[in-house]
Amino acid sequence: MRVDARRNQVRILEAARAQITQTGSDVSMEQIAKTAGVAVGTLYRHYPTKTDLVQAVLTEFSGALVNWVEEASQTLAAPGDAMARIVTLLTDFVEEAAHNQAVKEAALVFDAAYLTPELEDRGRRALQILVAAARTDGNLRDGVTADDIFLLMLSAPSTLPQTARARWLNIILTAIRPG
Amino acid sequence: MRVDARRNQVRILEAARAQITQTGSDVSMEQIAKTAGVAVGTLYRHYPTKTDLVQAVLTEFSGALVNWVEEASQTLAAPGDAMARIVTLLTDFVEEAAHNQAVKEAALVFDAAYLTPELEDRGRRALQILVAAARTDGNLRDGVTADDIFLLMLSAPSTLPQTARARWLNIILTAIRPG
DNA sequence: ACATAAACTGAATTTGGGTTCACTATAGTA
DNA sequence: TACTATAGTGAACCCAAATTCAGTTTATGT
Repeated sequence: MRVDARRNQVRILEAARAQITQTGSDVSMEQIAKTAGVAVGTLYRHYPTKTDLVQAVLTEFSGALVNWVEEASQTLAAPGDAMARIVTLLTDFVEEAAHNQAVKEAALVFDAAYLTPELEDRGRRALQILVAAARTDGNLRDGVTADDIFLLMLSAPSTLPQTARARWLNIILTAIRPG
Repeated sequence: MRVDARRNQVRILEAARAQITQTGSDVSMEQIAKTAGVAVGTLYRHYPTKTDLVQAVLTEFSGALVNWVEEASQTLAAPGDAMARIVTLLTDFVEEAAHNQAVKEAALVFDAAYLTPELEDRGRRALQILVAAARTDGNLRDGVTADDIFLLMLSAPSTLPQTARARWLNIILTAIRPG
């Protein structure tokens, strides 16, 4: 692949993410092209259809989140750290969901897979490590599973104002901290 | 207003709700008209623009939910009943959110107000009654407010499969039941 | 430097759906 | 029944945005 092609592919993906975040998934291809500094035709060279481009944005986004979780699980240092990481992840995910509400919306509008099966699997595995450690430390309520944490992350509200998001987090934490 | 006009207004609103639920908010006005058994022009007589129609569907929908909450609070009979009602409401709201996921999506796409200020207010008041009663009964965790329950209802996940929804409900209930 | 396959360009085409409006039908009234 | 304001009809209009493609440019191997 020619280097200019690779460069443009990256630029287009970035522009698409930025524009979707800012305007919503109803941005025009023209607008995305303009932001990326290329002509529309170039978008179609890399992504045969708008759906493909949106799908790519979604996968990149959820991929970043999964990486986030994996990093948290792989850099577990001090014992007793695990629960703190889980709390941090949940906190960050709510903010991320709020900041990228348009991206989540895009997943609905294009009914595209927000997570690929592969990403979902990686996310689950990483969380299992964190949850197991937190359980050993005695910092997790009995009966709370990695799947529970996972679905809380997925269902983090994206349309609530800051105050309500903080409140949501508190409720959630009450549910997963030891009784 | 002529009776045929009133009748068609109702038919159109119902058709719009049904079609949005089934196909998403990107249904064409043509399709809604067909379902309602009228011509497109009639849609525009009652709703000057598609946005207005969608807004009407949203308000009708959230209005129904608020009525639901009010009924629960007004028919409180046996003492000790309040917490059971709250649990039922939360259970029903998750299912409702899942069943009407497209309606919630419409609120995003048209960035229309899901709840009017008036409906929000009525919902809050009704919940305050239920929460106060549940607190008196000692069936609610300390610190849990009517606003908490309200935001949980609003942020009930709509895209998760049945199993995950049940799990979500369990987590939430753990958080609001007495410690 | 040259050749050429790979990329890019952007005007033109296509498409789909929101919206209009001149005309027809009908409910309500005298 | 006759009148008329109100309501309904649906083909035609309009426009925005997705997609195409013939012509042009450029990266890269020899």
